Amino acid sequence: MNTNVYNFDSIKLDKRKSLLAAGELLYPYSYDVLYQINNIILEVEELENTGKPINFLVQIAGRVWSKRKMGKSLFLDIKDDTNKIQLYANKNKLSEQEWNSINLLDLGDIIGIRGEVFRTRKGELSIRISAFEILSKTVVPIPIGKQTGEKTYNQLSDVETKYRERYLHWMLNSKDKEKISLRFKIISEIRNWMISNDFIEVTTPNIEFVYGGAEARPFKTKIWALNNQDAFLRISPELYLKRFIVAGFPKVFTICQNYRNEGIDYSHNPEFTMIEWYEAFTDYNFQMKRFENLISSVCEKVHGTTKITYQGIEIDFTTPWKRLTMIDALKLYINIDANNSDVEVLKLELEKREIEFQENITWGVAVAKLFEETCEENLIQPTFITDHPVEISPLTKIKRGNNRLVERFEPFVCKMEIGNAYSELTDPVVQLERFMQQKEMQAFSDNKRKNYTDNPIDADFIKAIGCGMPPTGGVGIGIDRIVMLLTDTKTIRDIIPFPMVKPKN
RNA sequence: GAUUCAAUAGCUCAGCUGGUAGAGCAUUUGCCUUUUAAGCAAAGGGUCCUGGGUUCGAAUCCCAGUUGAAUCACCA
Repeated sequence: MNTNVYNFDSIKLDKRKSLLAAGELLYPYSYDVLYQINNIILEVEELENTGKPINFLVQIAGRVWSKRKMGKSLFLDIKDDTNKIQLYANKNKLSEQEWNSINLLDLGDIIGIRGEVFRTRKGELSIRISAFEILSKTVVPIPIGKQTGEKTYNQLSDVETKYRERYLHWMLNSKDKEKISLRFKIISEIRNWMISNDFIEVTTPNIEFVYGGAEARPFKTKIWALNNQDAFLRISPELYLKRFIVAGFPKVFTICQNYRNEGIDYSHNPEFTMIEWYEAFTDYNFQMKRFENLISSVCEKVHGTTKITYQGIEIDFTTPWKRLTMIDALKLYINIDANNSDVEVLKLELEKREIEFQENITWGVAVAKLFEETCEENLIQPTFITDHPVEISPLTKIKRGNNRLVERFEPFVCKMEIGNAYSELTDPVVQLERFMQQKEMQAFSDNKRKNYTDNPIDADFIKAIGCGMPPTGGVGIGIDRIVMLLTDTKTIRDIIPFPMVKPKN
């Protein structure tokens, strides 16, 4: 057996063999864990505070974190998911087999032990082993660091391992392990909040024949059972969630992966997590309140306060958040009155700032470009940017009183766009027109985008809203970015459990 | 996709203008008499990322590739 690719270590394999030969199970079926290390520490504290003896019996399990042999004594540190504690083994107190086995332990091995709590002469809280069992023998070397005073040796710090071998990284780096737990806690809190507000959780297909609801390059696949018909991974759940609304589910949400075949960087991963919800009979003004309430309440649940620090900047999620129309943002940050400027004036402003654009650019696209390039960087505290140009928002109702704009908002925090929401377009005839315009624009768009698959209009979706869709407010949130903010994390890869890495070889 | 930087022992790293491949930790063996000492001694361990080139001689210089990181581009 060539075990090179698996990193099996021949010495450890030999140890495994001798332990099995000695009758150790090495990979048993279960173990009764009666204490967590933290509980032992708490109990000792309590007993010592009341002046009582601390010699109680415990049974715990964990990984060997350090091993120090001294003649007929052996000291081990083991670590469970709560803490670390020292174990003391003495040759005379154990059977020969137990003593031999314990000497064959490697750092990283998982053991279960029974014994009495005591303090050594130096005062270190320890457990005197009276029985032990190997629960898993490692055959791969675990790079557990060693500390001598200030110095730490041997600590795994290779970034590649960090992302490729997450099990090792989390095992050895409790801060990042904590971060990932927090991610899932945040998602649970979001889900709880939705459910407590009477939304029902639904799912939409991961594999679709027509993709839509966003503009992005999709992942393509083929369906074997249907004559290898082309299919795509979902880029957005929007068009399916709206079918629920049409059908008479007034409050629906989904927490799902979206897949976009685009660049990978500190804030983008090809698959990412979103929550998207739709609520019948509401508009975007109502949804702004939902949004800020959700985020500030989740923040309070996980941090106990609505104020956080992100990369050294204090962020205040306390409601209500600032609201600023895109037009007002341009006025505020670069003093341009876009409302009273025609596209030629805006082109000059773009040129002045060396922002590239296409000759046939429209007023709305110019407004959006100017905003992106000049205003986003100013949006540090939670701010709703509202009322986008209609050209860039094909699924949104026209702004009441201004038919160049739509009723849409994007919340920004720390220059990051963390969501997107609309008064959803519910007129099927207008929706069809917008889709057609969108297709035309795509045909014109730059060749960088050329390799987008030519995607047909989702006719069934048009039919669905043709069957009558109530006025609806809809919101999408990039959960990964929320998690980045709430865990003070700079790159998305740190808070995605298994971020995309190029395969080896 | 572009640019810059990086890859050396299981892990973390050093290795100068090209001249026998190094350290600490981990590992193995020995020592260690019994609530510590995160000890002590010795040993084993290398395709210096891969492939070419220059050279008497390459971990080191050059070219190409692989993988990673940062920045940028793309991601309405």
